[in-house]
Amino acid sequence: MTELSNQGDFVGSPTLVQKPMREASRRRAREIVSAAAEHFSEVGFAGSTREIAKRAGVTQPLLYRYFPTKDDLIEAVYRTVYLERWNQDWDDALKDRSIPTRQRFETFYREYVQTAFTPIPLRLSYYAGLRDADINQWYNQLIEELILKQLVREHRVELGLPDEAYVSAAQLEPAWQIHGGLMHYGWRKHVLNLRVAPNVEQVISDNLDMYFCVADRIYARESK
Amino acid sequence: MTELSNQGDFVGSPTLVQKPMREASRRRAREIVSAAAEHFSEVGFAGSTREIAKRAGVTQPLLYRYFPTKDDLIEAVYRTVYLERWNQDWDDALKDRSIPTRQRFETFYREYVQTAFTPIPLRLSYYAGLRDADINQWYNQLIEELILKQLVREHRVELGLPDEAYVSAAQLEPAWQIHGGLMHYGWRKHVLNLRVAPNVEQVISDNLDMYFCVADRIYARESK
DNA sequence: TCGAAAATTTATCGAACGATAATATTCTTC
DNA sequence: GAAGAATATTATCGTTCGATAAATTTTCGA
Repeated sequence: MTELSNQGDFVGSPTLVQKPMREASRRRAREIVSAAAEHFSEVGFAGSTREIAKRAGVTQPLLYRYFPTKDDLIEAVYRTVYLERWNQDWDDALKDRSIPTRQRFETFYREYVQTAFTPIPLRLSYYAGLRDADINQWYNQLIEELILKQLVREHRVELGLPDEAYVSAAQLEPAWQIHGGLMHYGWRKHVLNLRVAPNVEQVISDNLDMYFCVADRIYARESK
Repeated sequence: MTELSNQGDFVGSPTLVQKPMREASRRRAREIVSAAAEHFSEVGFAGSTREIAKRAGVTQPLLYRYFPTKDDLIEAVYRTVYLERWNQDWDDALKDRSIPTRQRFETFYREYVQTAFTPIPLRLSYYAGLRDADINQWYNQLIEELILKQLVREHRVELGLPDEAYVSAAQLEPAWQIHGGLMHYGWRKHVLNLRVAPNVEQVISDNLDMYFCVADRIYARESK
């Protein structure tokens, strides 16, 4: 019997654990996911389970005790890379109206680019988007809700405009341009290895300058 | 004898053709490259030669008569997708000082996004960047030279600043933000299938607004 | 400390892949 | 219209891949 298919689950969120799994196992599972993330980030999700096992210092069939299929391993990589990178403190920080919107988002992005726009998560994001639009669609909707719509809403309030939750796709676009521009900065720096402007913080600052320069005109475009 | 390895070359730029190749062969070669581009754009360059042959309506071993190895086929895809997409007219149009810089680049980008930021070339660009940084590095340096540095130089002249060829990485960054933001718009629209602002031309216009809003301050930063 | 359970390894299977050789078909030219 | 070159197909090889079964080693509670 090889009915161990539920054991892959303990890597992610705390689902029900049938047998009291050993601590060493949890550690090994994390090592495998880490090795997989590293390898997948280099060659894509077509990367071989043998290479992952080699990097994790185990044999290839052992992977299948922790993850029933390769897709399950990929899903575990998704989880660790996507979910665990979001700092819960950011939620509150972006809502703290004692600090000007501009400064709030500048501080946020300085931390965010150092977390999400580093080589491994960045390359994985692009590979994931190309491979499976669904998961990335879900993730980007999260970015929209947590960061970009927040930026629009907070800035509108600061300008004395009515405080409403709805943000249209057109109104959101300039914020996406800022975010997309920064992501593309990471793309050029960490994926293409191009020479980029050396000072990331300056780039963030200039990007936000660009945004706040045209934002009010965008808000006025649709009164809804 | 299977020493036909030089025959793959006739697909690309006009290298010396040893035997007077038949027209039907050229057409078939293009069909294969087209099928390859389509398939690679969907699943990446790990896509199988058998699927490509199927799409081109030929048998798989025939591909190896036209392209000695799979890498040669990939290279042919690179060439058709990257090189053939640049419209020579754009070179002149971007230098035409009888038209304001702003309008010049707005017109250009309206055409450019319809050519380069469509699903197949866009997805291939991302796959190519992830797979082989070198070719993409070369291509992006072309974009820098032909579009972005041109934008900076022309705008500087229009502002009455000295007409010099050199543009530092830091001075180029805002232009990259515009370009990267638009590319990310295509990424969200054509790869992730996200709901984006419906009016591309409005996005282009807003992006250029953002650029021209902060550009002069960037130019003043380094007098060189 | 002993024995069962858990963890890990060795060996291997079938499928898919890039590539090659041998054979068959089509086209061109005299 | 026949000969030869060019084009295309059938059959197949060796490798790599995800996955499974069986045997072995390690771990830990009674």
